[in-house]
Amino acid sequence: MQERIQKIKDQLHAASYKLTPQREATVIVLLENEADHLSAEDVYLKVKEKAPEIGLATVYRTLELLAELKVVDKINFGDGVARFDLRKEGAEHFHHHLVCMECGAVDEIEEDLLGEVELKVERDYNFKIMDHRLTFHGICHRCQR
Amino acid sequence: MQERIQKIKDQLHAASYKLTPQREATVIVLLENEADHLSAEDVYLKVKEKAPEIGLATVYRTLELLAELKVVDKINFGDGVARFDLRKEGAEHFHHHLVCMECGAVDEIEEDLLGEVELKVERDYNFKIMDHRLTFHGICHRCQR
DNA sequence: TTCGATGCAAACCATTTGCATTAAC
DNA sequence: GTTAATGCAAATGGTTTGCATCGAA
Repeated sequence: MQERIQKIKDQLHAASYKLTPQREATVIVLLENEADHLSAEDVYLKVKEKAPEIGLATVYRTLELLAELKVVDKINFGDGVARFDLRKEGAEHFHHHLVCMECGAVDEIEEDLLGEVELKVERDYNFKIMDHRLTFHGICHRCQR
Repeated sequence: MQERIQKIKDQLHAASYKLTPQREATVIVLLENEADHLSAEDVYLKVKEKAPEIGLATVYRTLELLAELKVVDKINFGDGVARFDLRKEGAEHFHHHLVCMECGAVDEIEEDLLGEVELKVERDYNFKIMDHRLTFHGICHRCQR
């Protein structure tokens, strides 16, 4: 974990930002909840447990900053709240999501399933793809009975 | 156009809702702007041209109703506003979008590119897919110089 | 007449912003 | 010491809701 924090610190410095205690606390919460898709409010509450003096605005600003640096991805599953997802080590593509319509769980697909599809889109539509968002809505394996 | 309105009217009746003048005006605006991805506010302004007495809340309620009946799809490109997209005649899948990061244009991909990908996801992740959302972010053919 | 639908205004709630204070190099 | 970062509270803006009124079967 230390080296991931160090790496993020380097990224911040490279863009001439500092890793303040508040930012570090936010990053730690994200690392500790890597499997989840926390909203800004969720992050705020968890950060507050360790650093009670932090303000909600700071969390918003930090998350926006991290999104700008591509440390996290900001996603929106249509429920009116933005969620933040730590980008995996070295992953340059956005991962896909499986949203369960029954229990609300959000699982991730790590592998990139869109390689061929993207080639086709770039060719057929003359569109230069920089990023993608793919979400499946359905019933997760746990809810299938 | 008449028969599309009639069809929507039938869908409403089947769910025991009425096609009121306000709802009809809203549907007409959607049909007339099928290529666009209007926000609720956009729809409201256009409906107001023909039916100036309509209220914004009614437009919101109508759009929500149409989304519930799967006449329109509610989409979110991450800019804090929901957009509404008429579902094509008989299309049971959600179509894909190309969002240009330069000019903001949103183009559509009618064909379903995810057939094989979905088979793989259902098999490998044991997830029953009901719907999907796929958006590519990049540079559209018009902005490529 | 009855119940859903409408319009208006107020309420909501996630997110952003202004500003005075604080802290890092 | 200078400049960025923070915390608080107020502002913003899209969306929802309460409620009295209206309208169609």
